[in-house]
Amino acid sequence: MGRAVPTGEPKARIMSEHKIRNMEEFAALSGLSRPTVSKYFNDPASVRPKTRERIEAALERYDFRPNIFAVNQNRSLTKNVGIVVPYLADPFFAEIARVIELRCIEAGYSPTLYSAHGESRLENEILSGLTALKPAGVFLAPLGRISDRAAIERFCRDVPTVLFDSNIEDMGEAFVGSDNFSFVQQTVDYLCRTGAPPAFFEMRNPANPNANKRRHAYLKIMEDAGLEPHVISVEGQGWGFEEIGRQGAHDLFASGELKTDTILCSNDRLAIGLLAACYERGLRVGRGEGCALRVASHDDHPFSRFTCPALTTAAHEYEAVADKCMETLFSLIESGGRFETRTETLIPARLILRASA
Amino acid sequence: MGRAVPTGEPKARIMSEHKIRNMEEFAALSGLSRPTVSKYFNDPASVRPKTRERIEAALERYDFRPNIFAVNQNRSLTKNVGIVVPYLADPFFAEIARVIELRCIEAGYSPTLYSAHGESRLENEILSGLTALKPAGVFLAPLGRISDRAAIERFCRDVPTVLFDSNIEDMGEAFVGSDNFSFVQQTVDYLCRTGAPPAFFEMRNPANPNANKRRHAYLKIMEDAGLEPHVISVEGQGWGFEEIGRQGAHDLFASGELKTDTILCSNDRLAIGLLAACYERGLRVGRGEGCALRVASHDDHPFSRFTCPALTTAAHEYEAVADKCMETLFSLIESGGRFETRTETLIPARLILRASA
DNA sequence: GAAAGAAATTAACGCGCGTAAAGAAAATTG
DNA sequence: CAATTTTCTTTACGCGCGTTAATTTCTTTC
Repeated sequence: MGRAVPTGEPKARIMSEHKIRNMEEFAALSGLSRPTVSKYFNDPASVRPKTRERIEAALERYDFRPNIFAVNQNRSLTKNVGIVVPYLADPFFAEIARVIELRCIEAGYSPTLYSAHGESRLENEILSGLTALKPAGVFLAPLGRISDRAAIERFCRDVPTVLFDSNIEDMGEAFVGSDNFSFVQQTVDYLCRTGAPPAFFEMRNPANPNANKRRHAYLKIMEDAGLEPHVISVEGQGWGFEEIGRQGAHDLFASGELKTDTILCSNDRLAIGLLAACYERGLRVGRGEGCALRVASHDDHPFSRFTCPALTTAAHEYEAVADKCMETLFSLIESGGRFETRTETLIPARLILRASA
Repeated sequence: MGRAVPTGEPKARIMSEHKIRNMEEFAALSGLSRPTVSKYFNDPASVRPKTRERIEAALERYDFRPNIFAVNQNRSLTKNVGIVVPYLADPFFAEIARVIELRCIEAGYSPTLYSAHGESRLENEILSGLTALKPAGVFLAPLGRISDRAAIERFCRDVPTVLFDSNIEDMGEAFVGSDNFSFVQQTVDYLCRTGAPPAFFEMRNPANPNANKRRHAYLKIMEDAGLEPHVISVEGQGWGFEEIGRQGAHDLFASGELKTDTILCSNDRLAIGLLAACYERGLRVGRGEGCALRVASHDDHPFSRFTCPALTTAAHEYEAVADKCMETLFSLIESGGRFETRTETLIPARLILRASA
C-alpha cells in the first residue's frame, strides 16, 4: 500500500523504437522475465536494486505502462479512490474536493472525481459505476435529504466508504466533517459580544443536513444565552443559493419584519446573495459607523473574501478535513475495509473576522 | 455508438440470491448463452425483442454488470470520455465542465473529470493516465502557456482530442471555444457608446492564451476606433485571480495613474477582485449618478451576477460551447478519431448588462 | 408445411496480466 | 569455498469477456 509506482511521466523517448504492446515485450527489452517486471510494478522495492535500475532504465527508453484493465481484472482491490460530491460547481465542494484529490495523489492513489449534479439519480449511477471500479476506498459527500438511502447503504456494504461533509447516520465506516455546533457557536458568540444578537437566515427546505444542524445549534445557543431566537426561512429550490438568498433578503427587507441589525446566514452562498440584495437596496453592511446591518456566515467560501464588504465567517479547516479523511481511509484500508465501530470526526471552525460584522 | 446501455440503476432485488460472479452465470440464470448476453450488452437492439426482455427481466432480479475491466481489456476503444480542465476550483471551469459532463451522460458515454490543479506536471500525468483508459475521445482545456506542448502533442496522436476554451495551434483534431474578439468588441463598443473608452485591466503574465487574445483584440479595436489604448498589467502568479485583481487595483488607485473612469477587465475573476478593492476604498462603481467608475468584464462567471454592483460582462454561451463540443466529438468518433482538416469553432459572446457599467 | 432466413448455441481462442510452483542463478554468509 | 538465502526464470493456469466459426433452433414467408 502507498508505494511509489512510476507514473509514466514525459521523458525523452527513443522514437525509432516501435510501441511496446505488453509486459512480455517490455520485459524482454529490459532483459528480464515478465513475472519479475510484474513484481516491480506491484512494488518496486520487491526487486533487487540492480534489477530495479534495469527496469527503470528501460522505462526511460520505452515508455511502457501496464494495461490498466488487465492489471485490475484479477485484483479484488485497486488503487482507485472515488471522491463523490453533490455539486461540483459549488466552489465549496470544488475546493474541498481539490484538497482531498491532491492528498490522494500524494499518497500514490488514483482519485477520480464525481459530481451528482444535485440529482439523486446521478448519485446512484455514480455509486453503481464506482462499485464496478473496485476502488480501495471512496470519499462520499452525499446529497443529503434527497439521497437514496437504500442505494447508499448497498454501496457502503460493497465499498469501503468514508462519508464527509454531510453525515448520514450509521452510513459508511466513518464520517469526517466540520462541527456545525462549533461554527454557529463561534459566530453567535462573536456577534453577541460585539453587538445585537443575530437573526438566523436560512433556506426553508435545505437538502443538506448541515443546514438543519446549524439551525438547531443556533436555537440551542440562543436559548442557553437567554436570548430570543429569530429564524428567517426563505423559500427556494435547487443549487442557486445566491439567488435564493438575494430574493429572500429582498422579501425580508420589503416586509419590514427584521427586528435586529444583525444577520447570521446559514452558509456563505446565501450570504453572498443577501449582501447583493443589501447593496441593491443601498443598505450599508458592516460593523462601522453608518452601517445598517451586520452580516456573518459559515463556510469560508472561496469567494467570501471578495464580497462587499468582505464576509465575516466561520471557516472550515479544509486542510484538516482532507488530512483526516485520508488518515481515516488509510486505517480503513489497513483494517480490510471495515471498522469495528463507526467513528465520527468533527473538526471545529475557525472564526474569520472581516468587514461585514 | 450512442446506444442506451442499462446502467444498473437501483431496483428491488431478490436479496436471497447470491451475487452473480460473471456473465456466464448471469446468462445461465437468464436461460441464455453468454455470447447472446454479450451481444446484448454491446447493443441491446442486436438481439430479438423477446430475448432482450428475458435479459432485462433477469437484470431486474439479479443486478448484474459486466466486469468493466474485462470488457475493456480487448477493446481498442471504450465508451469513456475524458474532460480535462486546468483548474476545477475555478467556477468558470467547474461550470463549463458541468455542462459538458451532463451532455456526455445524456449521449450514453462515461465522462470522467480531471483537473490539472494548475500544474503542468499533473496535466501530463492526467493525459498519460487517460491514454491508458483508451477513451473514445477527450475534451481538453489545456493549461496554456505552461502546458508541456510535446506531451500534449503525443497525447493527441494517441487519443481523439477536442481542445476547448484554450486553443493551442495545430493541437488536437478540433478546437471549440469562445470568440475572444467578439467578447472584447461587444464590451468595448458598449462602453464607448455609453461613456468614456475603457482602460484594459489584466494580468501581466497570464497562463491562459485567451488573455493575450483579449489584449490584442482590445488594442486592435481601440486603434480602429482611433482611440488611445491604455493597458494596465498587474503582477501576480497562480490561480488566485481575485486577490491579484484586488491588489492590482489598490496599487492602481494609489498610483493615481488611472486616466479614465472606465475599466474593462480581462476576465470576471480579476473584476471581482477589482470591485472588492473599489468597495474597500469607497469608490462607487456603476453607471449612475455619483459613481466614480464603470467596470465591465468578460466570462459571465457564475458569481458575476452577485458582485456589488452586479457585473456587466460578455458571457460565454456555455450551452452552445458544450453542444458544439459534443457535436464535434461525435463526428470525430465517426471519422475514426481523425479529421482531414482541423476545425476551429469560435462562438460569439453575449453581452450582459448589469449595474457595474 | 417446407424452404429460406434470422437468431441463438456450442466450442474455442485470445487479450494482458496476476500469481503460484519448481528449479536455476546469483548474492550472502561463515 | 561450500552452504545458505535471496532473487530470478520457466512454465502454466486463471480472470471475465470479446469474438469467431460451425451448428442448431427458431421465425418468417409463400
